[in-house]
Amino acid sequence: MPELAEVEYYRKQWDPGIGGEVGRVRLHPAARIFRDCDTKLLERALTGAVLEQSLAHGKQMLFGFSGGAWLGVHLGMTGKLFCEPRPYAPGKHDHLVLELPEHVLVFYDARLFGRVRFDQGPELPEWWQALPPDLLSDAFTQEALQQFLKRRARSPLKAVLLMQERFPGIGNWMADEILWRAALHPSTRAGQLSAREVGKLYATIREVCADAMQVIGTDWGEPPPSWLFTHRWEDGGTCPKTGQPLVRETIGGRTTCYSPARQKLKG
DNA sequence: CCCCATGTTCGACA
DNA sequence: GTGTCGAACATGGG
Repeated sequence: MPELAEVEYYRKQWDPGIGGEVGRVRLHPAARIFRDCDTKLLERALTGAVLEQSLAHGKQMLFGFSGGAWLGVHLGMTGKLFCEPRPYAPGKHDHLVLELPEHVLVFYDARLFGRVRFDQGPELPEWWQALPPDLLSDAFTQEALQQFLKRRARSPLKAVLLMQERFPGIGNWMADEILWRAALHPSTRAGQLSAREVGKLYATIREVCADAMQVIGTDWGEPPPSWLFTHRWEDGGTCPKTGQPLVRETIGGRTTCYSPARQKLKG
């Protein structure tokens, strides 16, 4: 479920716990989400620590605790974060539960594709510092986009947009939304774009990120019917721009929704 | 029972 | 070495 804006939404779900001291950590050490994590160390270090801040970057989140303890969270396909008043009885898929004086902070993940990391130190963890530039920042330039498309020249645009090393936060629905708004066929090879099309793609990436953050990232509002988003899973869905049928097919290994009347394949 | 799923990684192969 | 593609991961829902 979670892409850029959904991740930002989930990050804020733990906000009520900021300033609270962790009384107890409950976790399932064998759960796959802890595959890269020393759970003994995490438990020891977080018990008694105070949640101070949270950050989101693409699909990654980082929670900072007193004493230089950092909890990294990736939600995978089905992960979510939520906050409940105490007392709270953890459910089957609540794999990490932090008990604070007034709240419990929960990481739920049925499918276990999510991931927890734990680091200690005064600075932000190295892996966090090494994340690629945020798509809404000045550091993500049209030049960088151009270079990346060139390097992935033979891959379909759909597959390229899903590469987190350059497009942190973009997932399946955002990639489809971007290509639809930019009127580019998802199967177009990345190296085939004209300079004009690269410019259009760049502007559209930023536009969709900004729109998603505003509508979904704030309070998980319902996207308007003018977006592809609201039609992509409807059977017999119709393109809001052309009135023509939408289609779904597998492109770049993922189910892709697009509007053939609007998004034409060149040559 | 069958198919599908808003994600990432790993191994096979060109 | 580089780049692409499909399978695998684990579980639930339609």
